[in-house]
Amino acid sequence: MANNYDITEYKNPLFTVDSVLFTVKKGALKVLLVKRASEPFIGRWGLPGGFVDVDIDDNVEMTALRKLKEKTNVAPQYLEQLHTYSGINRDPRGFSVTLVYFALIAEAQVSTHIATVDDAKWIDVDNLTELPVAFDHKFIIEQAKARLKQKALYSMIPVYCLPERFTIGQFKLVIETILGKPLQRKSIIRRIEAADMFEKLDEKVKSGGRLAQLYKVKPGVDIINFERNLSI
Amino acid sequence: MANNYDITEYKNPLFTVDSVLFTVKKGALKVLLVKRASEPFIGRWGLPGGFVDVDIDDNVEMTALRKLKEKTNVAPQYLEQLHTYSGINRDPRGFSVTLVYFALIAEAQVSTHIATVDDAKWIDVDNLTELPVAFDHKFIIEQAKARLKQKALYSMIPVYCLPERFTIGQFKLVIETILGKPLQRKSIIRRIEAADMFEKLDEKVKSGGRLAQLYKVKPGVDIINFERNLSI
DNA sequence: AATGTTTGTGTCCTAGCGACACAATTAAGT
DNA sequence: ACTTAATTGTGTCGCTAGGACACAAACATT
Repeated sequence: MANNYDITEYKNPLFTVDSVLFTVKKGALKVLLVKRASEPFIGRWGLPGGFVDVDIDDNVEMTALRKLKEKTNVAPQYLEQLHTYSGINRDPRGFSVTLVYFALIAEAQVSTHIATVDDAKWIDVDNLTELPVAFDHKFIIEQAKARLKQKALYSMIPVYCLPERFTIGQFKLVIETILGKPLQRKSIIRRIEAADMFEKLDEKVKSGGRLAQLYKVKPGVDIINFERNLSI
Repeated sequence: MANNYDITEYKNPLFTVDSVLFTVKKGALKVLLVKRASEPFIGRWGLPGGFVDVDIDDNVEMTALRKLKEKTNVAPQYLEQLHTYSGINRDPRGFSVTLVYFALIAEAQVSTHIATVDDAKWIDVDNLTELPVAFDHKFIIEQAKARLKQKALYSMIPVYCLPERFTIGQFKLVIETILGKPLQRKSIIRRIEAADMFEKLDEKVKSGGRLAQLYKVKPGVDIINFERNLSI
């Protein structure tokens, strides 16, 4: 094996790609779980994901997107790597490595599709304790939730839980749901103006009181990070 | 394969673990590179790392630590996951996945060992352009550097580039080197007091002027994150 | 003793978030 | 039509923590 590496020489660990897909639905933070169709943990709920298909996937991000699309029919609006979990004990088949992505989507974009299948559903992240979940996925969801909370303090990514057109009130509610804490409208508005990521549409919508200005994310805009966190 | 999964069914991608180990040496940010002993890119410089040994490593963090220890003889003072890089084109052997860790160490802890071997050396991160580097490791180092800079704005992790006992002046220099920007002593001191992560030792050292107070990191202390960034 | 250098402290300025008051706008009820 | 409730949107004060800078303290060298 001077210059020709033999792949069978090493016991390659089991490598999978999973995703924690969040959304906010009716004032509650939800995570997408799917019913496992194969061993191990067949029949249990777990994170959407699976093995890389080197003939289809250009890279592991495409694996994550492909597996998510199988369940939701669409690509998430936000996707980033969370962490890689590994160990000899987390999978009965042996040493396993799971790269976990962290994703956000608007509930409206997937609601019809999710409703038609019975092997995928939104679970309230605060009602997760009693549900039997495969592998260490419950722990992973907790870590993803912590990351989401942290990011909500200094970035605008919660907007990716909203549909294309949204109001400040909806945006505020999403952030409050993620943080589990009420916020000042003023603080949100200040950040929207400073970030310059959203544009006002020529339309307002009913909201129970004064009509609310509609916004959308400026096309092709970068996610900006603020230099201060919101107070915890 | 009802309940007995067959690992050979999937073409498992090549999975490796690499580390970007930084230190600050004489006012310059350095990264540890090793001369590759095997194909591909034999003889070129690259990041320390390699394959998981499922018989030795409990998890992939141990793989990273084991590979780093082979080169430096010690464990780094700080270690976290950076990112996973993957693709069909980044390794001539085929689809590959590399989990990259991001690590910090005090130069003094490894200087003697590094000096004795000729297949590992500290490279100035700003002199990296001309050196031929294996795979996409140059790009990875840039991303690791960006992460280090970002973290230096809101955390105390630069202290892990320092020996056990250090002065505020040394700490200030490390942060300035990472950020490439001068700082106010006062800002550092304020943060040291607020974080309460360091303790004053009963000793001062010469520094060219007034004796400098020695500090050390409190044992078992958590890394605290500040709610505001230093200005960029 | 004078000078230079680095450490350490005190203080003002400023940016941005929290809190709150209040005006503007709409729907619903009378 | 008027009143009330609800929500959106604006103005402003206070607070916190970093930036800037002055200056005192302590040590070495001359």
